[in-house]
Amino acid sequence: MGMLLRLAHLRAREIFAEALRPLDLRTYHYGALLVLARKGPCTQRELAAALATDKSTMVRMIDDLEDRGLITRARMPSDRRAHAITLTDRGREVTARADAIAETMHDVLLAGFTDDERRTLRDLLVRLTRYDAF
Amino acid sequence: MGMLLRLAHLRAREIFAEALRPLDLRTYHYGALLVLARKGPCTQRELAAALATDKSTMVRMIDDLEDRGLITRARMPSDRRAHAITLTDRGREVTARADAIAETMHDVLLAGFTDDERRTLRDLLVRLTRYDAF
DNA sequence: TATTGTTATACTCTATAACTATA
DNA sequence: TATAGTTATAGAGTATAACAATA
Repeated sequence: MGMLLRLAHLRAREIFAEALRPLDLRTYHYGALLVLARKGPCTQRELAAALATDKSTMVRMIDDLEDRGLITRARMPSDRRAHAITLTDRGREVTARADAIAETMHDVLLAGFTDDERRTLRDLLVRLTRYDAF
Repeated sequence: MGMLLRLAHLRAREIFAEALRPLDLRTYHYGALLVLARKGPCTQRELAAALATDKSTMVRMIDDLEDRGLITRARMPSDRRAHAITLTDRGREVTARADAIAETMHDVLLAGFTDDERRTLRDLLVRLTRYDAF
């Protein structure tokens, strides 16, 4: 099982990484954009939790996305320690393009799977990971 | 899907890595032992292919396992460039102990899954990864 | 005191390229 | 010339620890 999950992750990342290259995005960048698009503005801390990564890792990712003009950092008035991370218009547009690419790559990854099988796999993985975000 | 597979892999590796620590094995060491136990002696090249990793990565892994006395490297008479990697008695014993640990961790990872669901997940992942080794 | 974010640093896993010895 | 394995090195992704600003 461990090996299977490693190989599945590897294959998925390989496929998605290659497809996202034209947008100058790594897979983890897309993950952050996805969370922001679905949940709305987040603090870095919230984003890190949603992506199961470290706050210091988050700083780099947010730096990258800010450099590309896809998100903005703004001090929150309610808590001046925290940053509200918000998608820019460009960020929303790039996310939409990445979504389309991801959908296509999804079909590559799951070629030969029926819709039923895709749902089943997804549900089982959600239960395995206990991931309920979206 | 990409995020789910990442999280699933992460969670599985975390659980297995922790459980294998008393045997002084990383998860990838166990992967190599598993292939050797199931397929019998292999060359490093064959092992690398079975584990979807690089030949240079393989050298390190084999070094580690040799240092621990779990495998032997021997020049193959038929092709003196290649090494036959063979489990030692101690290697077989440690593999058996790791198998037992893995089985337990399997139950932790898949807590709440019926046998049927476990089979289904496994089958879907085998198809996704196109992994047919065992 | 505790928490958000930042920085500097280091770790794990993996790959690339140049090499050797065989074929 | 091609391949098995080795070595040195580098990269991606991630984490740890110490810190500044704020709570």
